[in-house]
Amino acid sequence: MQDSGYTIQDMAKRCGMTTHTLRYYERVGLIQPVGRARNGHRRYSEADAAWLNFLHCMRATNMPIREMQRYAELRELGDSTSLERRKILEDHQAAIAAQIVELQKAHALLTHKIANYKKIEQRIRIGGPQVAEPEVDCSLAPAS
Amino acid sequence: MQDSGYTIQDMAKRCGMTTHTLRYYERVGLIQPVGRARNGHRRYSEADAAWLNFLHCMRATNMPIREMQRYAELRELGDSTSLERRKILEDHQAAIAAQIVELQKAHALLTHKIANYKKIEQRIRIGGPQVAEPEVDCSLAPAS
DNA sequence: GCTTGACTTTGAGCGCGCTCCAAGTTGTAC
DNA sequence: GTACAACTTGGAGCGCGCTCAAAGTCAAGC
Repeated sequence: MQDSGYTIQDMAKRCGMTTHTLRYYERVGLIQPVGRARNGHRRYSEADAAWLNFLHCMRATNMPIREMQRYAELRELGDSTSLERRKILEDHQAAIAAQIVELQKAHALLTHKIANYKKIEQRIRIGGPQVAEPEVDCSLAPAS
Repeated sequence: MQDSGYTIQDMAKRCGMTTHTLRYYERVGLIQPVGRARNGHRRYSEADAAWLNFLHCMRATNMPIREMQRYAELRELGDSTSLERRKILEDHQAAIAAQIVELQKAHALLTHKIANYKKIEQRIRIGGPQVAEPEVDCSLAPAS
């Protein structure tokens, strides 16, 4: 038996998910029913691989499953849904941009705090005066 | 009655959390028992505000509650835990850097896909040939 | 024939981080 | 006095996104 295509294991490895997740995605309609070998086992195509990679990329950047479902649904409906699909992607891109900004703020804050810890450790080492530094104020925009 | 300090509502607004979350954080030891007014209501200090802002900043960048608990615990133990606390922050900073990389990759991918949608829409508008573009491969590093 | 292993299905379970509910207390305004 | 609003508590509930368990099928190797 070969019935060309990737096995579920292959696919899991190839797009960084578990087999559980692959079946789950199929169950909830994120991917159309996958082709089967004669023994009933799933066989993923290259097109499946590309789509799953895309899904993985969206999930990894915190797109909710619901939104991915909506996108997948529109995709099934063909080109006429282009505008709406584009809007979803544009919104998500904006969300990503906002996340990047927050992460960068936190990154900068941590650089500051880590430097402060180094100072404290230095003072301990030379037995100098130990003055606690107050928590740095870190106001971020409302979380996404 | 005044019993100086921020009320739980004030504090919630000030650091972008709900009152539920503030009580929850206290319950799980992320913040030491907060001072009380004579009627038993919480009154938050400036120091509480700074610490809560820091916690919010860490949560907003996906630090797990468990790790925040560990950090809070060490903080209670004083300067001798400086090294370990610094390690936590450094690790989290690295995690943030990794997240930024993933987000940037996804952002770039979306720019590409959005441009492609615009092309499709153009073709539809002029009634030209409609050729579906395959899903772009988007291999990201293993998710954080 | 029997074992092994990779798959199949349905449906339940779980960890996280809140979020909410019910019942009670306190202080202020009318 | 009585309504109202803002708080208190303990504990239950929930949405998300998986994750796993149980029981079964199928093909290959010994």
